[in-house]
Amino acid sequence: MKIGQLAQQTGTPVDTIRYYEREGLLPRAARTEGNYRIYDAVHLERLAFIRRCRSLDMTLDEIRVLLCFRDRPLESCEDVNTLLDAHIDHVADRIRELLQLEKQLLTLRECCRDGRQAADCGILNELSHGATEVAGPSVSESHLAATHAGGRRHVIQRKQKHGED
Amino acid sequence: MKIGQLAQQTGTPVDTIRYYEREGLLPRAARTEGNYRIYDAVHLERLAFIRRCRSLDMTLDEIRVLLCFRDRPLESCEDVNTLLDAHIDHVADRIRELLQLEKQLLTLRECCRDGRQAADCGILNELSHGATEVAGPSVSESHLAATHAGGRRHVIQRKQKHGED
DNA sequence: CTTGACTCTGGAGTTGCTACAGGGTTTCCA
DNA sequence: TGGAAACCCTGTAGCAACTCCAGAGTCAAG
Repeated sequence: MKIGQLAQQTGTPVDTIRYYEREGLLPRAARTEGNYRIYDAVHLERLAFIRRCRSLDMTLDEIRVLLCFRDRPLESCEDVNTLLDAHIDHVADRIRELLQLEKQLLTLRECCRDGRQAADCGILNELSHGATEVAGPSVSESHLAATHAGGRRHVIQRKQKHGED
Repeated sequence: MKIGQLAQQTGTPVDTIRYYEREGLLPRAARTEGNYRIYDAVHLERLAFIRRCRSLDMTLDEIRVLLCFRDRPLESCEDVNTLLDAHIDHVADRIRELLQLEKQLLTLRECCRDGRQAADCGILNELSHGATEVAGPSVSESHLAATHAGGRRHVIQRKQKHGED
């Protein structure tokens, strides 16, 4: 089948499939005379696997590792368990952070119930003189990601680091 | 004061301060003879404000709006409230998603309690033939971001979209 | 006068895509 | 047979919020 069909069958955008190929998650597809990629059931399975992992919010690097195990069925799968445990920890950490964050935001929101002048806005004042810590090793330290992103549908990711010494 | 001191006092990396200037969140700093940036208390306050907002996981665009209100103290702050409410919704949505995700991951983890050969690994098999839906409008739809990111310390963000029709 | 700490600019890299532009191929229908 | 629509190709740039680097200049101390 051609890339469009594969895309449809797995619910993956065409661009994304080509991207996975570039990234080495999918093997280079064979080509027709006219230079179109052609795929078979093996590709389809592999892509479905990848997508299932992505829907569980794994990174491409994590998925690479899992694919590696799939390709070597005789090795122990202990590391699969380890990887998954780590991933679960990340998610749990992030949940904890966000709950914390939600609490802070709700507290902040309480500062200004009714519409006033900005000068008297409890929220702006609070943010200006902050009971909320200014910087600290606050948000993350733990490998996790943020709250919202630009586009419409299906947003999943972003990153930031932060140096200190 | 110079940029290094400002950095230290606010717990912000130097590069980030310069980045905020480029982005227009901080005004262009005055310069010394030797072309070093110099800052005063006003800059410090503004940067602290920005960092407090960032620690609440707001985007730079959201912060831009808040700064705007800070700079026009006579206008109504209603929109501040609205913005914060929207932000709170984003966070709440993301929490819901992650809890859902955590449940799925724990279920998956149950599939393989002990170390076996990868061929018999319940997790790999489950991911291969998935009770977890393959694609679907699963993860987000709602403006939010993901679970973990590459670097060491202080990770905050990432993004992804997903086209369908 | 040298060393080292600090600063400058500009550009590339991060993640996982998405969205073109500018072209070629296939297929269908009149 | 011919022409348009629908599909495919490559390559490049963009997103968010930084981070990191190279190559250079500045400044204070010894």
